[in-house]
Amino acid sequence: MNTAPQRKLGAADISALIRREISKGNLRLGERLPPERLLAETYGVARGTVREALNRLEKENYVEIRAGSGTYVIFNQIDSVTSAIDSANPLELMDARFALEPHICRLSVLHGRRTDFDRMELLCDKMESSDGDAVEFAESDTEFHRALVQSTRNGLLIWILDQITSVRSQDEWTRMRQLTLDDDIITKYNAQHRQILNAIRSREPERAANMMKGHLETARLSLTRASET
Amino acid sequence: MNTAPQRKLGAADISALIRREISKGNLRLGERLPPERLLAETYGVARGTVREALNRLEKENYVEIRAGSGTYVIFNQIDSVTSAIDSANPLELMDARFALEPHICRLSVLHGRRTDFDRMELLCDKMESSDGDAVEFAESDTEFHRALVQSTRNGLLIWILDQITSVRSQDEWTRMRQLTLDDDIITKYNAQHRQILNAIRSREPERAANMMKGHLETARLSLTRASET
DNA sequence: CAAAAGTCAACCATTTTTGATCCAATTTAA
DNA sequence: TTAAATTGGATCAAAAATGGTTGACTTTTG
Repeated sequence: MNTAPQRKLGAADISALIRREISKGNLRLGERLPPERLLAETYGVARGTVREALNRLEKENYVEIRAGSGTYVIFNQIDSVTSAIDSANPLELMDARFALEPHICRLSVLHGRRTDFDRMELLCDKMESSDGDAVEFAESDTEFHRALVQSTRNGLLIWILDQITSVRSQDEWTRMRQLTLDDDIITKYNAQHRQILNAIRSREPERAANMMKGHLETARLSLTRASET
Repeated sequence: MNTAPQRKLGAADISALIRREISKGNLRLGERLPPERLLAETYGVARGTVREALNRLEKENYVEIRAGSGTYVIFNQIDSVTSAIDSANPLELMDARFALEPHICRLSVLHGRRTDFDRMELLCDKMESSDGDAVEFAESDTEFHRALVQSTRNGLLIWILDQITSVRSQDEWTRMRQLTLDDDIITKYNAQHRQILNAIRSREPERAANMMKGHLETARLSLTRASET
């Protein structure tokens, strides 16, 4: 829902943007926001809209508006979640996945049920029929890995993987992702997903974990190759 | 190559996609969704379908539709996040640590520096001199594992482990922890911490990972034993 | 085939945004 | 200290944006 092409921004959108600037730490406690007239210009919006947005933020206790002086940030709590996650780079992410997903395969063998594996099978079908559409493939791929962790029935692991996925869904990332996804890679991934699923279905934890390690190694290779070009 | 046989998206798919955006945090509480006409365009679907999807989301209390204004998120993901963490049980946590910490040992061998290991050595000394004081031991133990993950220089992993630690520091948990920490266990832990550190120092990733697995196995055993009594 | 679901286009009612103008409080500079 | 410049406060009618609704048509599905 980011960077919608031609969307008229409203007061709700402006306040959301400023709220995010504050929780990301770009606007810190005590700092003064640009004057309303300037904000209106930069967001391409009328001053009245900016005023409405700022009034909402004041009601939420994010800012304090002082007539004749300016609008000041009074919200203290920077969002440690987003700031820690935003600054993660692709290789850090790969290392985290290397830690988590092979063991998740083992746990899936222990706790997974038939319906979980059927769902993963469906997603494999979907990926194989995506036929070169990188976007569709990427979505199903994400869903596959999510279905995998869900089959462990471990709420903590599911939550952790969701957080990691939210990193991957950011703009810069998806662009880099599209770069690496040529037809050869997709074919390779499809085969690997099947191997992982089969190993889990036949209840072989170590083989499943090893297949996953191979899969992640492939992903890491295509990532480093893409970042070198 | 054939043109992609893109399966046409239905109302159920659209609502699922938007629900996903919300739970991923791309759409936060109070923010406004793009207008129906734009959503229809971006998903390549008729406006009626989008309306159907949005109506479902409204029935599920994910969004609120306001005529003439827009559609707004009313589902607070943050709440369900913290509840997901709060409801984690000790065994779920152990599985998560089993996934993460052995690989963290490998990464520590790769990225760790002399000063990191010296700091861990200090914490080992502190634990060994805690001399039966379970509280003091537990604090140093937590610090040791944090120093370990910090030596990987991976901000994402550090953040994940911090989240997990925040689970452990809750009341019920500390109580259970004290139960399991008799003198024998502490002695065993101390030896294992040393072994892990030595394996990392001598740059043997697999041995370090295996030592960590053994350590976690010990912890799991004492945990299950405690919960049986 | 028949029912269900999706598409398209047009119009309505409500709400928001706009742009212009003037006022009031505060800050800055002469 | 005073004057000028800057900044927020407020109003209002026209314009634009947005969801609500309907009806005829097409595609998908059982």
